[in-house]
Amino acid sequence: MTDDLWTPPAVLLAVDLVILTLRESRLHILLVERGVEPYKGAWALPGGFLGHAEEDLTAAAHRELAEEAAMDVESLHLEHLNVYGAPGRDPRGRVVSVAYLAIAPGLPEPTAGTDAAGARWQSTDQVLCGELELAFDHQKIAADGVERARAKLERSSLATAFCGPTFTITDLQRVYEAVWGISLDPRNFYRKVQKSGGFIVAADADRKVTSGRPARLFKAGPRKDLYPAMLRPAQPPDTKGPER
Amino acid sequence: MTDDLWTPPAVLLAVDLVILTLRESRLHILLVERGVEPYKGAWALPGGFLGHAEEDLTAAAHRELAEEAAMDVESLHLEHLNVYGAPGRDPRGRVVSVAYLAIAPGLPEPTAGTDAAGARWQSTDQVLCGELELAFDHQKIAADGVERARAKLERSSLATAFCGPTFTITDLQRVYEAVWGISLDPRNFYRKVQKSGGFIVAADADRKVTSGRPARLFKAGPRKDLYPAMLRPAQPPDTKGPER
DNA sequence: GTAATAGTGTCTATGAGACAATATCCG
DNA sequence: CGGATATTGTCTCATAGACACTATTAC
Repeated sequence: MTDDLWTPPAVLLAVDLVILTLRESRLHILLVERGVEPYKGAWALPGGFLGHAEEDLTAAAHRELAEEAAMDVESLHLEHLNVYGAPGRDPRGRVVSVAYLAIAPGLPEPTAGTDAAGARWQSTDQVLCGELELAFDHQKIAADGVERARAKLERSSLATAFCGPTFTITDLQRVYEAVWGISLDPRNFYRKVQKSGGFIVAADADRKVTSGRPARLFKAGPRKDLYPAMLRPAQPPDTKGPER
Repeated sequence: MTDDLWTPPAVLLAVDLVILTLRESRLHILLVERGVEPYKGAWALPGGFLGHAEEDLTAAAHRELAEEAAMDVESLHLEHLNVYGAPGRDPRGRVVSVAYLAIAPGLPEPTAGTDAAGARWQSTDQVLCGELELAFDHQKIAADGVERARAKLERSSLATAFCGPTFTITDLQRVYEAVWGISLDPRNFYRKVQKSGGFIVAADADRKVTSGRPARLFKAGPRKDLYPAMLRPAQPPDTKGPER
């Protein structure tokens, strides 16, 4: 620890945001186009430095979201994702960045704010496969955020938040398929969802009109932590071979 | 983001360490007795401020470990745990702390170093139940670390690291029981461990002498990520009731 | 009727856990 | 031999997934 005379060095602290939403049945991430150096013109996660020394980290995150993407979502729940502090990750000097994750449905179209040349929703596929390169180490941060989101669908009722107030079981299945990037058997999904106690409960609304048999409507149930969990199909690692 | 004229505020960055080991079949955590204010005389996690602005976070963690507990374990693998940055968590001002977790067997007895009045291994039970109070928000950090360790045993081969170069299946079972704080059926554990491909492999050493039938010896296998996983017995949440 | 989607039933394979039974050491 | 621990076997139950089948709408 430090003694009373020596003064510890201060460090530049930044926040970076992985904001995920569902658009047209595909998972999208919020990106901003950098308006200043370094990486001017490149796409990056929204984020920036702490505004003042006493600012709460999540407050800074909300402020940056409003400033850079004109997205003033007071209620957005931010979850700590990780810390990225390797020396050299930012050409301006030592910057330690705390990354936050938010996942929400129906987020508005972003517009470029101060210091940002642009802002848009981008399909996560293009980011994860490296087709679109991001500034700094933001690709790694984005990948960590998507993996966290996928894991959250397994054990929390988060998926219902992506549907309207009432939804069919097929609607819910589309959410899982979009985030996990796989397709699921509708019949098994149907029973699995219903067996997870308190996940969804019947709604008394009218049935949904479609081109086939109208589906029952449900709404989110009281339980936030799913039991049993909705586990992704296990993918056995390469047959028997050693790993690392 | 910031423009070129404005200078972002700097923040005091600290690291805190949750160091876990197994002693006498019980999980223990490394604590130091604070030698300076605030919380002088109280027990706390080892940790402290960054030494200089370019110091790597894990380097700072290792340095604090050496300084405060005279524990110079070069090879100790530190894993990021979480960030604790609430304003007011430290009476000296705004301090953002990055917590790291290390889990290792056979760590040496600590001795008090600079700035620490004492250092010792403490059973995690007394810390988790609040019997021993820690400085700052360190109880919360410690609890997060223990839970992370428990989860790691499920999907990684970490447990073998707590045994010697060769070990019996019962030895391995003791590790799981100590960290999880429960007891397991030896016969089911036996088969489960062997079915997780690459987890353990037979060693050709002599059998262990005990008061009963000598046990076969094994050594750690090549696989680091277990498949299938060694899941803890699921504890169904309170029967059917809503949650939160 | 057909097309399309919703919902149910059933079969099988697998894994977890309870626990009986056997094996192999010590004395 | 008896006591102790290791190792194997067997049974039962729960769950996941494949997939046949029925139900209900629009046209």
